[in-house]
Amino acid sequence: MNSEFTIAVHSLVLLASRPDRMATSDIIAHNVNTHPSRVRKVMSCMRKQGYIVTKEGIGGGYILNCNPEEVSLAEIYRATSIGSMKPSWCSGKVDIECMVACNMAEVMDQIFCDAEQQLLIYLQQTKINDVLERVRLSQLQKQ
Amino acid sequence: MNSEFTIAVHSLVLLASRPDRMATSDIIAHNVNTHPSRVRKVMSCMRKQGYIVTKEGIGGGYILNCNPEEVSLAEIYRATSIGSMKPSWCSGKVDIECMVACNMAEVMDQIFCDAEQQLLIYLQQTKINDVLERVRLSQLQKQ
DNA sequence: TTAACTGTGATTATTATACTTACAGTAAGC
DNA sequence: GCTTACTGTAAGTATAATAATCACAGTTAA
Repeated sequence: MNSEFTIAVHSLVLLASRPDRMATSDIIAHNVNTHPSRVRKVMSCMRKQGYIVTKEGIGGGYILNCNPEEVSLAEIYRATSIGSMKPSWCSGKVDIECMVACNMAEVMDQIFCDAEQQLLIYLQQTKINDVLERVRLSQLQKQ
Repeated sequence: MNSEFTIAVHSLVLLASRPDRMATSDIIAHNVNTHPSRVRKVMSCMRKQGYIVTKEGIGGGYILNCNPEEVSLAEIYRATSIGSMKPSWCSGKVDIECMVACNMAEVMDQIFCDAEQQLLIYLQQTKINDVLERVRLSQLQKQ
């Protein structure tokens, strides 16, 4: 699984947790523990999907533009990581005189693709707000 | 997803497809399109799980030791790739004074772990023999 | 006009992955 | 018992994927 998914989810949860539902890439990056530029890249994708709006210039940043109770992790996965289930490496070779060797890549591809669809069904269940709730629960259990 | 899973599945399917259900690491490696040493590493793991037996020395190799109609991809995944769903990179930092930052890794971990369990349920459906059948089907469709 | 922000491409550093080598251990066949 | 063809496994190298960083143009509030 792609870690941009993690960054996207973390960022949206963070925004959802803030009273003004807003933060700069610096704030998010520090919270996520990565580079602001990487956050901006991921957030740019979130903006294109409409989950946030951005405000450029001084006093700007990223503002949540969706209902965190409605947006599921499946949507975030689709936006950031679709296709990442399948490993880049694949077995076999088309020009080998063997049924297994020259068809395996195609067959495995289909299996990974189907597996990803199943994953999406599972991710559908969990909304941004559920993640925030889990974070709260996790926090409570530590005290 | 770990590509050792692909190698393991491919190798077992190849063995299942052969009349004597046997092949050397050289034969498998050529078919899979990788190095014999890599095949041996993966097959060593398959042997430990009992899916194959190995015969060392001259005339030796790997011999299928299971019913390909019974062994599912879930078992192969468990043997080769468990935990690979979760990306190695994780967000947040425990020592930050923010509920989201210091609990997100734990929460995402749980989500990835649950997702992997779902994946296993899906992979349970497909047996080694089903993959071989799909390969045969794929071959037929080309002609 | 300046300062604080985003957007994005390019570069570098780091890590993960795959390949290769090396060699010890094993067993069949002469 | 020696040779040859095999596996088992560790170690090293090469390559690819990922993450971090830099650079700078564009935007907007004060």
